Amino acid sequence: MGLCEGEIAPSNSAAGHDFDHRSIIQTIPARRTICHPNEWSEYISIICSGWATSSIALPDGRRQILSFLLPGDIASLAGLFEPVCGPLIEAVTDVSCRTFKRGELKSVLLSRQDLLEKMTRNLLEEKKQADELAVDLGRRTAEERLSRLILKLQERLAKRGMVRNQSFEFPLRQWQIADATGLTPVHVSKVLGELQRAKLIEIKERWLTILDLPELRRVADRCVIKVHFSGPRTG
Amino acid sequence: MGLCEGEIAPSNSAAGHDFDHRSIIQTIPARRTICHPNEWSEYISIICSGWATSSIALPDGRRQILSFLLPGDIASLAGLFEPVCGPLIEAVTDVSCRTFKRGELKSVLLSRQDLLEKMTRNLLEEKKQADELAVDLGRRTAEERLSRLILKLQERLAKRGMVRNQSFEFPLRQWQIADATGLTPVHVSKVLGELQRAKLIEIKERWLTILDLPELRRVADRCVIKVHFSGPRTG
DNA sequence: CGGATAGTTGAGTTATCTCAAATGCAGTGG
DNA sequence: CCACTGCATTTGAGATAACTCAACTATCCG
Repeated sequence: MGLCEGEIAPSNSAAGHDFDHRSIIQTIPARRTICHPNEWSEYISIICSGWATSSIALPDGRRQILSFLLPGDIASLAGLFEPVCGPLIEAVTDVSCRTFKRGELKSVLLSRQDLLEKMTRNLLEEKKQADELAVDLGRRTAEERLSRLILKLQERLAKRGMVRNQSFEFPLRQWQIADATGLTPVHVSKVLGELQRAKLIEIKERWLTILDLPELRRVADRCVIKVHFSGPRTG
Repeated sequence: MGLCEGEIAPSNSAAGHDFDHRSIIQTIPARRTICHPNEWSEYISIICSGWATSSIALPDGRRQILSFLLPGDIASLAGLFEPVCGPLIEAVTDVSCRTFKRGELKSVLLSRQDLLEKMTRNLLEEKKQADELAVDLGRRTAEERLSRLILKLQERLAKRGMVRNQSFEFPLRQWQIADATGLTPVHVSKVLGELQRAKLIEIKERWLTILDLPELRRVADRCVIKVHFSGPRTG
């Protein structure tokens, strides 16, 4: 069983080997809530197909999307130890997911060192992503945030074999992009428009194509002192 | 051994029971780097006294502080499985910390189910904090961010018995506060000034006092409307 | 004393937001 | 099949939170 992003084939037989029989496949229509925050739940889900969001909503309507969940991703590892999952999980598209009983999943994990280590690495990776998000939101411009979002999605989808010719399905609404980048839908529209007019990307019929990868990367890292180097470097 | 924030007494004998003898106490002067990002290191440290920061720096000088490390905190759990710790760890004040060999710490952890679970919970808590930071940076105003930073520090210090009468030592420079809140030092100065003129807090001689906790909470959660006060105006 | 580091304050700038109107598009029901 | 309603998106104009720059003061420390 792979708990690391991209390791799990997004098919139905994906998530578990030794305890598939203890899981249920569920289907959730687009825009529906998958998991309420601070609500008691016995279950933990892994996305098998479709996109979902994990977000935190403030009482006055503001909200921040913490991550987009793609096939193979676990909806809230946080739910493993606590009966409440913390963030709000919602389906972007129609989503199918495999659902496990919390207690069972936990005991299987705790009994197998290798799985446990995988889960820990997974959690560490999530933490790293969260840290990067904080940098994006705290210190990067709208252009950078949007370019980076696109590039990251592209990478993650590529790992799953869901990108062809720099094109991939892109079901996000602009208000969702806004909530993910800490911007306003209006501003997202403007900046996305600029990126398209500059021929860096194209968005059409819910598909996104990266037209100029190197340039998009430059915009995404407006800081990079263009080092073109000839070998692997680390510092 | 307590891996959860606040569980560890901030004394020297704090961090380990069964393997204290395998650790070294280190002292780092203020402003010095404790752990370089992306640099190979055999060691993992737990803060025993003093404050430190965990941050990510962009090549062009922008930086985002991800968290302040207080006595009892682990400097980068991420370092447990990877030889590089990711963020940059720096001492704010003089810091003393207990340092373990990565491999040894890891093997002890993996061999004891209870410790492992504690560590996992700890990691989940860190993730939760990171998520909240993202909400702050993405969706909250400067006033909110600063009030919340102060309140969170107060809570964490209180758990450690380091708060008396709503007062605690506050060694942070305004540029550090700026890097933690995604703001500019100049703007931090202005907003902090307002909070003080409004008698919500007082900062003097590296000590911070919360003068009006309920009101500060309200500002931190902007659920509430502007309160009129008759003191000096702020513009 | 002189030089570095911090903090404050004011003036002007800018990135991003708010509001609003216009367009498109997709699904519904008559 | 069409009118209708509800979402999404685009675009413009004006407002504002936060930024930059710069000058001034205070503090620390050798």
